[in-house]
Amino acid sequence: MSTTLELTPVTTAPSGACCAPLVREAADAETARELAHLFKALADPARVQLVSIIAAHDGGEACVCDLTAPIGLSQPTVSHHLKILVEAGILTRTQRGKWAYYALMPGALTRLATSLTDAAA
Amino acid sequence: MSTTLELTPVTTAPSGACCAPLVREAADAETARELAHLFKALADPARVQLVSIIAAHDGGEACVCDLTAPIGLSQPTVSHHLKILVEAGILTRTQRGKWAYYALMPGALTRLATSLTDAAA
DNA sequence: TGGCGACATCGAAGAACGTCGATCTGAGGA
DNA sequence: TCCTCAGATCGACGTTCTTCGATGTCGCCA
Repeated sequence: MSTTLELTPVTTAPSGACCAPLVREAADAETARELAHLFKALADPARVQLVSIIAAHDGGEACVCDLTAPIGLSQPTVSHHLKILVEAGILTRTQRGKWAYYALMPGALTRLATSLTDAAA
Repeated sequence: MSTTLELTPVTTAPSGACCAPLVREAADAETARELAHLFKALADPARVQLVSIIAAHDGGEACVCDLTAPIGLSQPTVSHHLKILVEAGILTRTQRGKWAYYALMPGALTRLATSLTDAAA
């Protein structure tokens, strides 16, 4: 996924009389959609906690049984949140025997952070 | 707002028989709530585009009349999204004469990016 | 092979969100 | 003073999200 905020100049010149005549559209609609999808995956306290706990966990991975108790939600709900994070490319899922281990997708959060600092620059 | 992912060790030791006995809770519930609130502010394509356009605009600020056209949404909807971004501390609003100018809150996105890289470390 | 334990999936209920048209407010100009 | 224009607020509607209990699936162990 190449979701960096590239500055693509667009010549959208509406008949605006107030401010600047030209609008440089920083992120096109498709890029914005992808970025928003990533942010939406982190837009829930439970999912932020999940990511944090997994990141701080020994070996950088954790199984669901480690996650339900500190979050304080039911097992189906935690599974649901984990699925969202995996589908967003933030976590990875590995089945080992009876248990499913979740870990951070390497570079995913860093890449998202880069998008933010690019926009702020 | 001090929403950095500090690693606060918590002795939540459930009777887990599968993996690690102790869970280091990285982000406590309150920090997770604050971070999720920030991410939720960016969890919509329209708001990501608004931030991008404002950041790329001349002078780093733009009035609403510059924003409705490229976003393709009605003026009340754009106002609504801008309000969410201001309340999240991502944008600032300045009334100058007849027009309202929106700009990036300095350091807001950078601080959010730091939270992400902290979690990934 | 039968049972158990870990986890995913399903379906439903309630809350939250995004969007719009209509309307209100407040500043500038004639 | 009255009109116009930029923008905010209001009320409503449809969609999406969060959460749960119930149930399904799959691997392990006796």
